[in-house]
Amino acid sequence: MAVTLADVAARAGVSTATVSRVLSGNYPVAENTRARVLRAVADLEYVVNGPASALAAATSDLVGILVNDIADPFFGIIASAVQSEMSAGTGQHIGSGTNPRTGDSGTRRRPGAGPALVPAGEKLAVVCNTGGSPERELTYLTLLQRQRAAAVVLTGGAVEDAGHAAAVTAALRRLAAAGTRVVLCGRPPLGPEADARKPKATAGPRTDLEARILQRAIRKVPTAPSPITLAFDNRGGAQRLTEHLISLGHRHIGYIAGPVGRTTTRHRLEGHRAALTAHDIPDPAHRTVHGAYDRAAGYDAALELLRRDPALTAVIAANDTAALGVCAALRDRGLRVPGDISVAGFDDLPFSADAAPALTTVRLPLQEAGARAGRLATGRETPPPGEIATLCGDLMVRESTSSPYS
Amino acid sequence: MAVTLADVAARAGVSTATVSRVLSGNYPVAENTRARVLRAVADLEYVVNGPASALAAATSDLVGILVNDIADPFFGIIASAVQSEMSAGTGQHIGSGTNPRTGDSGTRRRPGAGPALVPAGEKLAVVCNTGGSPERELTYLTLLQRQRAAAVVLTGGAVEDAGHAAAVTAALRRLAAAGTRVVLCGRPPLGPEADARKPKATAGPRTDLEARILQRAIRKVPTAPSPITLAFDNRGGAQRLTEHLISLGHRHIGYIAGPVGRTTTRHRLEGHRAALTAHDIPDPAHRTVHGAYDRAAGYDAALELLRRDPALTAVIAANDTAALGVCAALRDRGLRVPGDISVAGFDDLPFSADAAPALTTVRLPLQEAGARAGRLATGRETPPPGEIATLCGDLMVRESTSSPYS
DNA sequence: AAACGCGTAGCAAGCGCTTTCTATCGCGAG
DNA sequence: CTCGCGATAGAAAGCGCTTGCTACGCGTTT
Repeated sequence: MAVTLADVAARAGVSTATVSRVLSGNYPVAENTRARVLRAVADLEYVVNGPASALAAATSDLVGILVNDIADPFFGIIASAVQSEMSAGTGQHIGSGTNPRTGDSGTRRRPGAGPALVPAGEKLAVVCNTGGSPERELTYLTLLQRQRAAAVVLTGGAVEDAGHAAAVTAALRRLAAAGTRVVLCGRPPLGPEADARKPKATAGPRTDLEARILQRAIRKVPTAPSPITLAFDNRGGAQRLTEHLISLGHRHIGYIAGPVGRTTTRHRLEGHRAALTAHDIPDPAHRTVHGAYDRAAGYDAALELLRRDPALTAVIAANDTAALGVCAALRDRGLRVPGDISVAGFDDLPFSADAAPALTTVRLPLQEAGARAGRLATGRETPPPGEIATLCGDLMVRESTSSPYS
Repeated sequence: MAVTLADVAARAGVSTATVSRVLSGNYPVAENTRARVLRAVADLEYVVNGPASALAAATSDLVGILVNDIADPFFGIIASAVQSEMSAGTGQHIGSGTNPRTGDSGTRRRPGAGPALVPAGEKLAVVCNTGGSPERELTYLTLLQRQRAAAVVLTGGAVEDAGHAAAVTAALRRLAAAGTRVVLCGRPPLGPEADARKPKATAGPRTDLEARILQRAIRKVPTAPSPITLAFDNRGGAQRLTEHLISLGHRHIGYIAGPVGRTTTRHRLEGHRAALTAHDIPDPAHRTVHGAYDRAAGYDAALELLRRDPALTAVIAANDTAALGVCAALRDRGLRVPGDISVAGFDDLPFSADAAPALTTVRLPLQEAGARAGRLATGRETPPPGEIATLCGDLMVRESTSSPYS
């Protein structure tokens, strides 16, 4: 039914090997042979059979991007940056081959010229939405391994649960062992592998001897490339943000943390507390509330904070979206921002700059991180030393924060 | 290097055929054989080789979802609804088989029990971000065809360009011919295929005879299943929205249309104009401005409209996001909403209900559409009669609109 | 003039799975 | 006691592509 390589070969009067080589462009083919083949391909509207070629070549052009919430621009920006890097390819075109003779770079893509003209080697970058669910995360990881994905990019904070962390680590190790490049983008580095190596291991090693053996075994694995990590400096960003408020004179700062049990939430909270501690400002538990990363959560949390401590002069939200909810809540309460209460967000999503008032926040290099992750995933950029890079956030001071005395 | 079926078979002391059957669960296997196989699978951390199985079975579990803007919640909501329907599967579990004897439905997924426990037949729903670019849309379509995707869901408005429309139609036809289910979700039905059949055809038929022959050829194709379409009634929704404003007494209504050359933009604009015409309200061109679907565009467009016609009493935005930008602009200009000017959006995204003031808008059944598209894509729901269903929007009257006289 | 190298193209052996067809076993029916 | 049938399991033939190796034709080199 479907058109196969053999059909194309027959029509062009060559062998399947030749057609294959024309399409993958990794072997010299005479110019007019190539032309005949390409004509046949176009005439028959031939499209490579991905599974077959993946099987034979033991490679695939699928790249998976896992995100926690597909509707959140935070992930959208990262994902789309990753995707852009995919198509940026190597500038290779069909049939350009390695033929050192013809300076000609082969047939270029003519618009509407047919289906096969997507350059060989073009990656299929796809995003998988875990919705923040650990199970779905694992399911996707397995599904991607099943597809023998070329690379997997995990974005955003991780769930902090020993069992899940171990499962993810194991899944990533398997993926890496299968030759899939793994990149963590905006996600903290994996913990030590330890006993995550064999999910079956009933428990950790019971004796020192066992432990040492295990340790050695781990070290021995030659290609245990710990995934490349591009982490955000959430802790530092939060700390600088809080320090900014402190420097303005705020002492009663409400903090709306993200969902519990996520690394991002913990890190930002730690940074916030570090700043308070450094300035000898007490931080009673009632000034911290947890909530989701959405506007409604910010709205509700702001009301709750106000109820708990009417003396609040500033509120820091888990992210910009929640911060907007906070502003809405305050407005509804008749409070002015920043006149009565200062508000700050995190991430610096596009809308933050042009909200009313423009949000003070911490700008995370989402675009840059995504782009680097994309290049790392395609092997087009060399990994940072130690396989880990930390991207810092910039404090963006805008109109939503001011001195509490004014 | 990688673990193969044969390895598992060897360890379980059975043939590869048996392992395959246990994993796909479509053939009776004795209970203890099955158990042995599953143990071996778990011990070896075996994960099916997707490409190989796709090749052999001539099926794939990849489902592509094309969206125009991954960062826009409009698409996020649809995409995540589609994805949810994928995992909802058939309730089939590994090894449940068709064995009519054991009522037992086989091994269930134990948390952390290993990688292979993703049920066979589970689809890998992935979203592809076209960024609104026609080329990327086509590239993705080809890439998905290459992967022999089980289904493809196209979401959101289409670009209105004859050439591109023809190319997409051709691509979808090829996809359908290859057995991929195609679903249009929130996208208008394809135009007539006409001369899109052969991209190579230099031009349309030049004589009546030719035309008739072509026509017949088209009709003859037996399995030319026009893609299943779930369209939104953008025209009707816009019309009702405008009528709502008219009924409140507005006569000078500014309209911020979406990007030019998109079906969604045109349909909504048509509905708006139909309402005006029906009420004999003139619609000078200067009251319509085009812009992107984002907040900044709404902000700028609002200012532009105000400049062009200070007598405006209401503004309708291309969507809710833009409407928020409009509100911000008006606020910055010192105008109250809806006191001085009414504002309305479109889509009813989650944040709209809790904006300040809550936005009057047209609620599109995004979730429902996505879910249906998902079921349609997996063949779990029977297509609507005529392969087309139109989903209507509900007018949500909230606080951002009021009578201009108040 | 024979040997060699280079540029091309074809042969054919898989890649790891699915599935049809066949073989085997146990057992009640004839 | 033998035949047939239902329930299982295995053998083996592909699925469509990639690629190492071989083959061939020519222009060079010794």
